[in-house]
Amino acid sequence: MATAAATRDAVFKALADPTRRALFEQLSRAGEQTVVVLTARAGVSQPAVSKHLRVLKRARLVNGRREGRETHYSAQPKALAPLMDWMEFYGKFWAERFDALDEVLKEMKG
Amino acid sequence: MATAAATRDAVFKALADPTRRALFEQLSRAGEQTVVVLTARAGVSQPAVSKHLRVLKRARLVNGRREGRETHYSAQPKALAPLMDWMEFYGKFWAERFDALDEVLKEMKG
DNA sequence: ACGAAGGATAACCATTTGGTTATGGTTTCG
DNA sequence: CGAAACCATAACCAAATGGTTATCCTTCGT
Repeated sequence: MATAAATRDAVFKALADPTRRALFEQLSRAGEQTVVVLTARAGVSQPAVSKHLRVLKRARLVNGRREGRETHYSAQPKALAPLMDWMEFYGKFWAERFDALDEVLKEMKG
Repeated sequence: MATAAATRDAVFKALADPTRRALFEQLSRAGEQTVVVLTARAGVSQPAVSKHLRVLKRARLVNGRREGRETHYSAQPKALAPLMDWMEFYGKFWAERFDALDEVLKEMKG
């Protein structure tokens, strides 16, 4: 089984590449798309698109639905959850610190 | 000026490496730390840590405060904002979760 | 049946990346 | 002053990455 940390790492790495991010964005905005359609917008070759989709798939960010000779890919935003959890966690330290700062400021004013 | 997209890319790339993420996490949890202290936990050499800190700094995720011969680094969670914005946009579904994140964001921006 | 389309895989290549050791520049301490 | 501590930079290296072209398999249309 994939540990939480391993999954998080896969998602971070998958989204680190701008071409991959663009693919995910395109699928998020436009819904299901075939590889040819994605390739038309991607600015790289079809094999490159297929490789990127493979990486995104391993991170569960996209899903491929085979239909005849074409494969329809779709975004799986659920897979962003590990990132959100991570940011929520490390963003909270920040918020707490702000709260602390607020209190200090109030003390000063009072 | 750095475009929003370039900044976002820098942040994504900076956080894609687990060692770098660990450094950011450490600084988030424990507050300011010197390079020697960070190196002790990092599991890689001091020059490696310095290089990672440089990358994090370019993404504005950390800040270095020079004090005599030592440099104290601190996390700058504000720099997570581009990621949060991106995820908010592309992960709309997760509304409930984002409510929590939005609060954090507002705290951060205030 | 056959040619063309869709898409995955293979083989290959250049560049980037993450690490190392060595070294250099300041600052602190005895 | 001289040695040691802190950290950044340089030089180097192996491995990973992102791209390409070539090819194979399956499926559709005629």
